[in-house]
Amino acid sequence: MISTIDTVLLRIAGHELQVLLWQRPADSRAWPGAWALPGGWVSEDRDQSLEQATCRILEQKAGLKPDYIEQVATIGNRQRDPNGWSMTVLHLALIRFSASESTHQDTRWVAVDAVRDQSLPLAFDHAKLLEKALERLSTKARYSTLPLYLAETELKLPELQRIYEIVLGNPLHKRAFRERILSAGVLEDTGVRIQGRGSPATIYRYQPDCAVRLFDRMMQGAMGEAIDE
Amino acid sequence: MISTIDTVLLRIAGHELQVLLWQRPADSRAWPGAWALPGGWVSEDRDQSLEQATCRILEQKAGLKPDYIEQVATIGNRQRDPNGWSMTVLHLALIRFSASESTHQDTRWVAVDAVRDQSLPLAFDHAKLLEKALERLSTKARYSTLPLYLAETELKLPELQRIYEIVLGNPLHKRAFRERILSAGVLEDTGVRIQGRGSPATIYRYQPDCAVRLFDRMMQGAMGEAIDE
DNA sequence: TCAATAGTGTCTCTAAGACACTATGAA
DNA sequence: TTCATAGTGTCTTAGAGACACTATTGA
Repeated sequence: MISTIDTVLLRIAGHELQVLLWQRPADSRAWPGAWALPGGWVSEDRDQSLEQATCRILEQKAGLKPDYIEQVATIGNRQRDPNGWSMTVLHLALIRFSASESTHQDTRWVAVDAVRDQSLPLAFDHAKLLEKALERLSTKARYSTLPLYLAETELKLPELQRIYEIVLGNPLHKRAFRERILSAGVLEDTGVRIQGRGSPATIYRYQPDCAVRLFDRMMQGAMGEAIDE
Repeated sequence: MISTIDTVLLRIAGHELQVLLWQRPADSRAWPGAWALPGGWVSEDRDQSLEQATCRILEQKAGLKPDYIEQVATIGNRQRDPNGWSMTVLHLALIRFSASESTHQDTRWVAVDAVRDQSLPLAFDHAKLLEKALERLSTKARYSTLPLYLAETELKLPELQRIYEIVLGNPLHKRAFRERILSAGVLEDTGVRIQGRGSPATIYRYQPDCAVRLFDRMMQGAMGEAIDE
């Protein structure tokens, strides 16, 4: 059976988490004209590996190179595609706003909430796939520096905290947040201070190719909850 | 391209973590007679979903029904199979010793260490796949009740602690371990006390279909380490 | 008798959570 | 002047780690 790759590519725009969608051609057999996650088939000729295929497809569909890509799950069953058995390897990808403009006419950044409240229906089971990827992101945000890839490479700590809060969906304690992030050792003080309303804000920098760092405790939210997975 | 499913099925026997292996037929084109992870092709006719296919293949290859199954990753590239591009959905499965006897002649339980020190080479990239699944297990053992599925449904706490220690590869503090596990609320006191050498041991029970419970802190080991994933 | 065993008491340490506080400059 | 902002001080609390201790019984 033929396998595809689908990617949930996310960015932060303003105070909103957005997902990159791709519009299916008007003459598609299934879901013509519908919005969908950018995806495609693995090519035995052109692709060396799944990882490389994921990058190729994103480059092709949207002309974008994410700052972070991770496999979420592989979903395969008889129901998800009207044409019968189909299988897709789902990925979560993150990109910072300043690198996220796509020149492709058939792509669009859409607020994640617009898909969640079903004001924008997606093709196939892509709404479910989006949900899975978002759950992965918010789970990891509770114990890692993963959301850092949504931030610009030079940033103020309160900015990063806002990104975490958008991803987690709840406010965080400033004191604990600062402590955590700084102790992770991924942020370097640039020495620059910016005067806004309050005390001068410290500008930090991270390396775009830095590894995700894990904490030994979860942040906030309900703990010890039962999960299915 | 055709996709397969491979499963790392684990059990605890004595003080050893063991993996179920399956011997490839002597007339296979690739790796004849070699030991491999139990796996097989997804069947568009017989299978409804990947999950169901995973169970079918395990049932067929070994006649076993694991107490727990989880997807680990999907690996696909040009190198892993001498016949060219191939892709496999890797699973981690756990089974308690008392339910782990396989009647199939071409399967064998093998100490994980025997594969790790390369005294038993595996077919294809299966040694790497095993490593990936083991890493998932030991990571989750640090913050969840996952290893419980390796224990009998009625158990003493020191027994469970030994299982955790085998999985993690290092000793744990008795006090902290008891506190953690009991506070998770998955173990029910049967009321039975067994007299051994020391004080009477409390026998606890868990429901084999219970959900994995997560803790809000990691147990032991190096924290805040960089990871690639 | 002695060593292995199951279990408890209790102290320390770390990091999260909570809240108050200062300093600053834009509206 | 007022208020939004960046940042610090410090107290409390929960749970992990460390260690000592009891009680019991098989070898």
